Amino acid sequence: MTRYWLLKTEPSAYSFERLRADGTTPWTGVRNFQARNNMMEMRLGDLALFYHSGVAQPAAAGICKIVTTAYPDFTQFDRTSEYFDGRARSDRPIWFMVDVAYVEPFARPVTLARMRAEPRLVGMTLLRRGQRLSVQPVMPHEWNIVLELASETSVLSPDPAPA
DNA sequence: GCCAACGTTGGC
DNA sequence: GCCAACGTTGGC
Repeated sequence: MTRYWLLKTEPSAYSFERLRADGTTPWTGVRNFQARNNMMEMRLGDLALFYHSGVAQPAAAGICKIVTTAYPDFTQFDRTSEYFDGRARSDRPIWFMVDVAYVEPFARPVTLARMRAEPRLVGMTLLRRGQRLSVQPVMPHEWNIVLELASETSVLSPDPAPA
């Protein structure tokens, strides 16, 4: 059974547009145990919301897919990486990652503000006060609601201004 | 094992 | 830039 997730990233570090260009990418750099544990729960074919944080309008930009199960994040062994972790050994890795693949963009990005305004999304992990977790589970009903918001036409979520 | 200090996240 | 939330570190 497909399960659903949310992957948070600052677009300046890695954006959904970049994933569209790359096709797939290893989700490196997760350095939080709860987020890591969530990745270790992922199965092939699970789907995820690709969420942009740290921008003026934080929003889910589209959908990506989990295309590997968890395996050791190579950046923990790379002294030149900002994600290097000297405690890790190759036979005893600490950090894991999955590969994700681009699936499709939302016709209309679903902003954090829009999700907060949706009563049926009360309780969604992303909306819980102070929740910073970068890899989160999404309940199936929450997933369906977000996709519904992504396709709606409404004065509450006008088209983004042209670039 | 406790907990204060500290660093990071991330919305606003 | 501010600051609340919260995870991690390290002294004891």
